[in-house]
Amino acid sequence: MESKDLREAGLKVTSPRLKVLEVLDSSEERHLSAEGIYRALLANGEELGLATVYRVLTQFERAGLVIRHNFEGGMAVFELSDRTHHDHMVCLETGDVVEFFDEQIEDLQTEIASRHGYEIVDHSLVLYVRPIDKKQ
Amino acid sequence: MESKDLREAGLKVTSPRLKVLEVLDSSEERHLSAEGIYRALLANGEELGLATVYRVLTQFERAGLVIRHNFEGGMAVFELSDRTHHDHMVCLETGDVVEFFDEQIEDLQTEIASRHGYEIVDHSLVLYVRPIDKKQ
DNA sequence: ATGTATGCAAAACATTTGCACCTGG
DNA sequence: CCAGGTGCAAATGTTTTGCATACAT
Repeated sequence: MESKDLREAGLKVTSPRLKVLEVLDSSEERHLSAEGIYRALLANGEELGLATVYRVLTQFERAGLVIRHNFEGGMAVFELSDRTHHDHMVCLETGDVVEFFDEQIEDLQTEIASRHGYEIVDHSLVLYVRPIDKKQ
Repeated sequence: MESKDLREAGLKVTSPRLKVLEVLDSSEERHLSAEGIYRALLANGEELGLATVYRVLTQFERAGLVIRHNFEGGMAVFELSDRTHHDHMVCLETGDVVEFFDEQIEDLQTEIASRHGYEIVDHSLVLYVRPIDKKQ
């Protein structure tokens, strides 16, 4: 399983860590909040503290196992970083999150940064959208 | 001054509102946190509550007078929405914020959203950068 | 006058931390 | 065995809110 990923990250393979990984891996929502992960586990009869979920997620982020997003609306959401880089589109009506990737935008960003004397460390592109209403 | 903007937004012209607007207008930093605005006013000998600053900023945001950004790092920053749309680059070393605009990126975003059946309501593009280190 | 705004203190909220106890290797 | 992990409760930092008072129109 992912026990190996944990060991490689210098983290002991513990039950809370495996459980959090599993929720992230098996949930149909790819983007979950700490609270959401916590509730999913409680619902499954698992016992663990919310503080542990936060600690574990922060460690996973440092280890590169998950990516933390600060979308609008108060709380951060986390996704497994098992895919290649992509950006996000959040539907304001349904809350759906769609992932997309555009090489051209990526290149333009790098170019713009370098034109200003900077190199990109990280970037965040989020489109807040609404379904196209065909009838109006 | 901006008294008119306030009235047009359905907001009474009060001293705290004018003061907050003035700080945003005259500060050399275009992007300020609520706390930052509060401290700038205290430093000027002005008296007002932090809660009022938050309330005023939220009202200004609703009225379209300011834009709220949730850059990384806990607290929101606000900027006067007196310029045309632009995106941001935040230097992780100095905290500097650079504004930029790229027509091509804007167009690509619109196109990508529509390809997925959505229209863009709002979007946020932030590049977290670091100065290019010439010697390495 | 009267509907809004304000200040203050308290609440709310997501997240972090201190500490005593437990556990994986 | 012991460094590191966990749970709980308490602390944190930002933002919001309740309520009595003050102000703009």
